[in-house]
Amino acid sequence: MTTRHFRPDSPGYIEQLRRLRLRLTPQRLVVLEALATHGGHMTADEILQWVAQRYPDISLATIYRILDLLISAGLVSRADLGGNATCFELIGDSPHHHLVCTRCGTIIELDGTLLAPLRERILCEYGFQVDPRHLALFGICRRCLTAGQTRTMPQETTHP
Amino acid sequence: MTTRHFRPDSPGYIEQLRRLRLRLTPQRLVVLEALATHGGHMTADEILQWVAQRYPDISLATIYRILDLLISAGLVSRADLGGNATCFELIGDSPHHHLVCTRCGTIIELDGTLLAPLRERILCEYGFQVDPRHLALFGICRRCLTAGQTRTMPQETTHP
DNA sequence: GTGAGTGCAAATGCTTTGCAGACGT
DNA sequence: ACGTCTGCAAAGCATTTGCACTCAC
Repeated sequence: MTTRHFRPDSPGYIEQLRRLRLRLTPQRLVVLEALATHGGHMTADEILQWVAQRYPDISLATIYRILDLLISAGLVSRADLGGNATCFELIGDSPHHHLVCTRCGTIIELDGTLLAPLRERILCEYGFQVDPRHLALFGICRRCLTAGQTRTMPQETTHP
Repeated sequence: MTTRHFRPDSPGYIEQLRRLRLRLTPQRLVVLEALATHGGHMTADEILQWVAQRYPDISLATIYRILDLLISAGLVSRADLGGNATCFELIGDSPHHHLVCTRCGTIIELDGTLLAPLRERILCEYGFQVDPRHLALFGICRRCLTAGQTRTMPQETTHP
């Protein structure tokens, strides 16, 4: 059980929006709720599907505008995980990165602390501050590695 | 353009194409030449601009088809460096990665060996084989770091 | 000669934008 | 009441695809 403020059931992001003087519209709240409920990364369209169940008239354009706003506010992060699907994610307490399998599309979450040494080294040697919330590593997942050992050239493959 | 025979100064990628039984069309050769001459990463449109000077009637669709082919052949790598520009690059001898500044768009090349320890660790702990040629790290470059220390929220900024 | 490769143009899919009306503060 | 936010539809942009023709082999 965590310590809460005066409103026991209001998530922290509502207070955060208030603090930034951003209007609490139902659309914004329901987008945040979608991201919070789902937990992981969602595409704009996935958010629309989820949201449409309780807020049918919401528009995809609005979703995009809200996501841009939330990213500027620092509540949401954007991640390009491959070519055709930009994903969005609520920034939570546990920073992590993504391992994207280029064969089957599986996305694995990677503990954020693993990257710390590399980040430090890049900061020292290049003066470049790597954003810990905006990273994807592409490659082949264990399953595809085992399945495709005999293969010489990358192919389109999808797991059932 | 007529059939080319073996030439002592022909780049390695021509032999590689032959080895894979892929046809050596002038379009393919000129796309490879563009990538080889330019050295770094190019967007499909940049390749078109370069190629159009000596091969005016080439189509952007063909560029994309050729790039897909070259990627499958392992001669070219694709890198999503930010949202609106997919870049392509000839795979050379010195593997490297990209540091993309989300403020000014600068792209810094990162020595490939820096990632080796992280790759090994991910392979051990997750069984995931990170593709060493397909990586971008996003963050803030030294210049923007120094220039924007007082800033609290990321903004659109472009260096001259 | 034959099948793969190409040019053209239209289609696609994701994202952004213009504008009039709606709504949170 | 004010200025912002939203819905709708249309535009934008990079990328893909269908089809007839061309060309490397």
